[in-house]
Amino acid sequence: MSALADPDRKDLRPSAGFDPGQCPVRDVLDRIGDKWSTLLVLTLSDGPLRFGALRRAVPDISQRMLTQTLRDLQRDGLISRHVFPTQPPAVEYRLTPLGRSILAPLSALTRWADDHHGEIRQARAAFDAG
Amino acid sequence: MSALADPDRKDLRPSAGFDPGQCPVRDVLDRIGDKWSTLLVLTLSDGPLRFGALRRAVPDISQRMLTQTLRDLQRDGLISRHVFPTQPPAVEYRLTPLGRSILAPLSALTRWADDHHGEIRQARAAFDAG
DNA sequence: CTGCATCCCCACGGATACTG
DNA sequence: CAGTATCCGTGGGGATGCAG
Repeated sequence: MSALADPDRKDLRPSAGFDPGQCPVRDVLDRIGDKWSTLLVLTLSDGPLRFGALRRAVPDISQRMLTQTLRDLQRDGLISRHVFPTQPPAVEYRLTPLGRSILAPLSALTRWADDHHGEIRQARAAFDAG
Repeated sequence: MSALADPDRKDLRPSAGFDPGQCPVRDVLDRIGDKWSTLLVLTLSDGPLRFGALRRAVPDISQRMLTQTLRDLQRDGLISRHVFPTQPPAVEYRLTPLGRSILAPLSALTRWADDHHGEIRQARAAFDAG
C-alpha cells in the first residue's frame, strides 16, 4: 500500500509482551511525543539557530522548556551546541547528522498530518454529533 | 539526503509565528505523542483485535487508558469499533482506511528508532559521562 | 467480556525572578 | 544574550471498584 516502508514487518514492532522499558520504539516515541522536541528539530531543519532565534521561531515556548528540550536533544545526540566566546555570549544550535537523519521520517509524518487534517476534523465533528 | 520526503519544504511547517492551536502538525503530533495511541495503531496493523486481545498485546496499559485511547482514536477516525451482540458481548477494533494510511509514516519513524537506537544510547552515555 | 466512575498522585510544563 | 532556580497549577494516567 505504500513504497515508503513496510508497515507489516513483524520485527521492530513494540510491546509484543516483553520489557517496555527496553523497547527502542517506545524510547524514541516518548521523546517525539514530548511537547517541543519535534518542533525544535523541525525548526532547526533550515539551519543553525541561536537561542533567541529559536525563541522567536517558537513563540509559545517558555525559556525553561526551550533550555530543557535543547539539552535533552543534545543528550540524545540529535543536536549540537556551539558557544562563541563573544560578549555577550552567543550560543548556536544545529542538527547533527543523526538529527538530520530523522527529518525524513518526521517529514513523512507531518506531511500525513497536513494531508489528512481535514478528514480528522470531519471525523471528530461526526463523532461528537452522533 | 533522502528520497522519502523533502524535509525542506517551507509550507506545512509548524509554528512560524501563528496560532498554535490551529496548527495541523501540532494537532496530530500531540496525538502521536500521547503514551498509547501509536502503540495501539501499530498493534492493530496486523488486523482487527478484540478488547481483551489488545490488553494482552499491550500488557502494561491500564484498561482505563485502553478504553480512553481507543475512543479518541475512533473519534479521530483512525479506528472503527464493531460490537457483536453475543453473550457476553464481544467488541472488535480495526484500523479504518485513514488509520491504515498512517502506518507508512509511522513505520518510517519506528524504523528510524530501531536503526538509530544504539547511537542514541551511546550519545546519552557520552553526554552523562562528560 | 467490555466498559464506566472515582480517587489520587506526580511529572510536565508555565510564570517569574535572578545570574554570568 | 543565554541561561539557572524556584514555585506552583494542571491533567495525564495508574489503581481499584462497580455495571451491563
